[in-house]
Amino acid sequence: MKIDEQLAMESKWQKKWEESGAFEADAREGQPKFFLNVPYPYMNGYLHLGFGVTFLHAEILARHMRMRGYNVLMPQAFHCTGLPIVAAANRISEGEEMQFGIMRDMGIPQDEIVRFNDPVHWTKYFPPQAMIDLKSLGASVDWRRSFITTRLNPFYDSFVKWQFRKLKDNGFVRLGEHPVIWCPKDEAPVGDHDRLEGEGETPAEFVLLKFPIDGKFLLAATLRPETVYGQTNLWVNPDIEYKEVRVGSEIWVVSEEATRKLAEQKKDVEVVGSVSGRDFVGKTVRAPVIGSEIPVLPSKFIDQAKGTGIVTSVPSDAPDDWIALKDLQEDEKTLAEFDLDPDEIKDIAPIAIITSEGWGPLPAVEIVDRMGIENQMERDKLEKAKDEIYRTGYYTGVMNEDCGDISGMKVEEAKDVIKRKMIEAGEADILYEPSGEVICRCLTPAVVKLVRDQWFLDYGDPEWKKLTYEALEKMRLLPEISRRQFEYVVDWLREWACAHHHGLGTSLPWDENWVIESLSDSTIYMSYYTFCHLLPEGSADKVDDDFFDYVLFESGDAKSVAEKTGIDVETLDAMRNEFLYWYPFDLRNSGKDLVQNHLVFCIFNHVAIFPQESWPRAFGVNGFVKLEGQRMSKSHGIVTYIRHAIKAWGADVTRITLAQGGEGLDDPSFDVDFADSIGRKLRQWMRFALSDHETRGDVQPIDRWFRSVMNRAVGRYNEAMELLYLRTALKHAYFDLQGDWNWYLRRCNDIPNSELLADFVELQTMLLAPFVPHVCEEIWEGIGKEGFVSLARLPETDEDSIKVELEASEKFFRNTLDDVRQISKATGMTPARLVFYTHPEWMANMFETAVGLRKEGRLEVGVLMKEAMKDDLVRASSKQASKWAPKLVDQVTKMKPSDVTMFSQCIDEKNYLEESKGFLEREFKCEVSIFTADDPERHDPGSRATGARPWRPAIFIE
RNA sequence: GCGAGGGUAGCCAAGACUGGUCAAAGGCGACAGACUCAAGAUCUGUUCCAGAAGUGGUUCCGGGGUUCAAAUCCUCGCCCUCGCACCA
Repeated sequence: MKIDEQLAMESKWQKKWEESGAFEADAREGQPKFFLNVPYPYMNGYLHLGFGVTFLHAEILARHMRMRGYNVLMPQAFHCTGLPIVAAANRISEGEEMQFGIMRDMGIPQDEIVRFNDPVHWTKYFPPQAMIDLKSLGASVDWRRSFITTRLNPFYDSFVKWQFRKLKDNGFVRLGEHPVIWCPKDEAPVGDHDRLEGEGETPAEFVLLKFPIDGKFLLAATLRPETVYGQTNLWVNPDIEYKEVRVGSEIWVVSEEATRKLAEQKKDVEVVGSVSGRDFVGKTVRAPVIGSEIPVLPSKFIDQAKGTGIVTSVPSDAPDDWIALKDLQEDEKTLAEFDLDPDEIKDIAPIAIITSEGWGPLPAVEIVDRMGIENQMERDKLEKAKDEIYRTGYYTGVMNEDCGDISGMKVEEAKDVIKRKMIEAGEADILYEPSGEVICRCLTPAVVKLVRDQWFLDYGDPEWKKLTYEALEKMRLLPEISRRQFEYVVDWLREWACAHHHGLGTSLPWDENWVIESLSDSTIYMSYYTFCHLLPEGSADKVDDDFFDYVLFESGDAKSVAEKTGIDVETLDAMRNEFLYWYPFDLRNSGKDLVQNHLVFCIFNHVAIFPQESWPRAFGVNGFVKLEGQRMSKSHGIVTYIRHAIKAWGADVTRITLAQGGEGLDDPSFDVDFADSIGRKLRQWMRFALSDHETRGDVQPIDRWFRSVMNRAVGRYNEAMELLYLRTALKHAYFDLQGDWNWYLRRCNDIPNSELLADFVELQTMLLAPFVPHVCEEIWEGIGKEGFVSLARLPETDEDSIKVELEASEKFFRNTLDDVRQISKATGMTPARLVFYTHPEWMANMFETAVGLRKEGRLEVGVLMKEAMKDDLVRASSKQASKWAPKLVDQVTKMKPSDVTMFSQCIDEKNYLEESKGFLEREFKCEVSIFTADDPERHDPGSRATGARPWRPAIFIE
C-alpha cells in the first residue's frame, strides 16, 4: 500500500468515527468511567511530535480503557494565554526576518504571514489546525468539549475569574513585590524565550553596604555580606565620575550604570549631582557593622557595570581585593600620586574571618600564591580563584570567633542573618541584577525591575502545602519513580506571581489592569471539560460565579441561576450531572518539564477549591521525543510537526513509532528505521488477516499451547497498559505474540486450527487497535465484524486456558532444539541422524523431591539424599543418585521462582518428543530416534545417554 | 551550585526495587539460508571472543567495597537529560 492509499484509508475511518460520534462521551449511570486529559498545547504554531508523545500516551490508554468496557472521556482544548503569541505577532508587525522564517518553516504562505501581526489571528488560525492534526492522527477525542482560553472565550474567562475569586476568598492570593529580569525598552519582563542571550539567568541579590561620608553615602555592592568583618578598606575607581543620587531622604554615591538599576528598583530616585572617584581617595569612612574607620583606596579592577562601581575590600577571602592591595602596596608611584602614606598602606593586612575545609585562615592569599597570580589584570585566573573559594567557603565555611554576632555560624546561614541585621539597622540595602548578561530580543541589555504590588498565589502557605501533600500521597504517579520530584517541588514552591501586565488572558476579577498568567489559568480547567459542551450560545455574558457554584458545588438555587443566566434548570442539572459523573479525572499525562510547575499547581489549586473527592487521581509523566538522538525543540530548529510525520508515514505508523520510543522518564526516540519497518509489518499483518488460509478442525496439543500463550499475553498487556508502559505492552501483545504464532505455524506444519486462527486474528487486531486504530478497523471490517473495533470489547483473560505444564513442555522442546543447534554450530556438523535420550524415571522423582525441598527452603545435599532415598526407584540407583545430588542442589537453588513453578513437575519427555518426531525430522531433515537413557535397547554409539537429566535430554548427533 | 532521572552489546531499549537459568528480553540494523526467474515482502538462523558436543572466557560508564555469588546492593568519581520560577 502506498502512503496516499494509507492516508485515504485512515481518513475514511476518521470520517466514520466522526460521523457516528463514536468518541463523544456522555455521563452514563451504571457504566464505570475513565477521564483522561493532557495539558492543552500552546497555540503559537502547529503541533509537534513532542506534544504528540504526551497526547498519545493518554490517547492510546483512552482507546484501551474504552475496549475494557469503560465509558471514556478524552477532551482536548487549546491554550492561548500569555506573552509568546503577542510577542511573535509584534515581531511580525515589526517585520522581523527571524519570525518570518519561523512562519515559513511551518509552511505558511508568504503572503499570509503578515496577517499574523494580530495576536487574535493566531488564536483563530492555529486551534482548528491543531484539531486537524489530531484528527488525522486518529485521536479519539470528544471534540464537542474543545475550547480556547483567554477572554476571547467569555465562558472560560468567567470560569477563571470564578476560580480566582474562590482562591482569593480562601486566602491563597496575596500582594507583594518581586524582582524580574526586565527590558527597559519594551517595559516588560524578559522571559527565557525572549532572550537573545542569557537563557537561565535570574535576578541575583547584591547587598548594598552604606559608608557614610560628608553627609552622603558611598554604596558598595557585595554578594558576600558575611565577609563584612574582614573589611580593610574601600575601593573606588579614581578615573570615574560617580553620580550622586537621592534615594528617599539619603544621597547615595554610585556609578552611572547603577543609577539606572536603582531607578527600576527603588522608590523616589533622583540624580542630583556627580563627583569624581578621585575626590574620595585617601579619605576614611566608617564601615558598617564593624564600625571602624577604613581608608578609601584607588583601584581600576572594578567593573563599573556590575553592582555600584564601588567595592568593599576583604583581602582575606576575595582574591581580587588581596591582589589589588598587594599591587598598591608596591606601587609607589600611585601612592605618591594620591598622596597616600606608604607606611600606613603597607600596614593594611587581611583579617581572618572564615574557617573552611581545606583552607588556612586566609584563603585569598593562599590561592593567589598557589595559582601564581601576578596582578589585578589576570581576570580569568582571578575569576576561577573566586569561584573555588566561594564554593568551599559557602558550603563548609564557619565564621570564626572574631565575627561578632555571627561567630560560629555556618557561612550559609551567617549570610542571611547579617544581611537582615544590616538592613534593619539602616546600614545596608538590596540591589538586584541579572546573574549574567541578558540581552532582550530587541537587542536591549536587560536589567532587574522590582515589580511592586505584584499579585501572588501563596504556594508557600504551610497549610496549603499540607493539603497538597495529602492529595499527592493518595495519587497514582506513572511512573512511580517521579514521586520524589513531585514531593520536592511541593516543598520548594513559594509565592508564584500569578498575573502580569502583558499578554493574552483573563484579567484579575478585582483589578482589570492585571492579566492572569498562563500557568495560573490552567490549573483546574479539567473540570470545565465536563460541562462546557452544554453551555448554550448566547449566555456568555450571563454566566457568573453563581452559575459555577451551582454546577460544581450545587450551592445556590437552580431556579435563580436559571433566571439569571437564561440557561434552563434541566440544562443546569445536566451540567451538574456531567461534572459529578466525570470528576475527578483519572489520569492527566504530561511531559516531564511540567512536573515542577503545572502539575504541582494543578494539585495545589484542586485542594484549594475542591472537596477531597474531586482531587486528581493520577498523573502520567513522559520524556521528550528525540529524533535520531537529537532533542526536538523549537529554539533549536529541529522540529518535526505532527502533520509532517503523518504525511511521511501515516497516522498508524506515527502512533506506534512514538509509542514504542521509550518508557518512563527517559526521552523516547522517534526511530525512522522502526517506522519504515513497522509500516511493512502492519501491511503484512493486514494481508495475513484478510486472506484465506488452509485450516483444520481437530484440536492438537500445540493448539492448546498457543491458546495458553495468547491468554497469558492479554494479561501482561493489560497490566502494562494500565501503567502506561506502552512499549512493554506492544512487546507482549504484538512482537512476542507474533513470534509465538510463527512458532505455532511451524509446529503444525502451517495448517492452523480454524477456530484458533479466527480467535487469534480477532484478538491481535483488538490488542493493536489502541496503537494503530485505522488498520485495525480495516481488518475488523474485513473479517466481518460489526461496528468499530475501537468500540469492541476486549475479552477478559481466560484463566482456564492458561496451561502451565503445556507451556513448560513446549519450552523444554524449544530448549532441546536450541541445544541441537548449538551442538551443530560448535561441531560444524549437519545431523545425519539425531538421537535423544530422556532421563530415567528415578531422576524425575529425585528432581521433584529437590524442588519440593527448595519450596520449603531446606534444600541441602544431605537432606535431599535422605528424602530421595525413601523412593524405591532412587534407591535402586543410589550410586548415581549420590553423585548427581550436589549438582542437582546447585541447579535447583539457582532456579528463578517463576521457573520453579513452571518446571516443578516433570513431564513425559519421551512421549512429548515422540509426538513431535515428524516435526523434528522436517526441521533437521534427518532420521530421529528417541530412547530413555536406561533403555538397554538404545542406540548409543557415543555413550551420551548418561548425560540425560530432567528437562534436558542427552543428545547424540551422527 | 541545588533537586530529580539516567549511563546495558553496532544502534534503540528491558532487566536493577526483591543479588543467583543473565552472555543479559524485545526491536532496529547487519550477515547467511529458505521461498522466488529476479527483486521486495515473508519465514528461519547468526550477530562479545574462542570452540569438532550442548561449553569455557571476558562483559553492563570508571575506581573501590559488601557477598559463596553483583548489570542488580554500598561508596567515590566522570558523563548525559530535565527543572531551578513568573515562562509556555
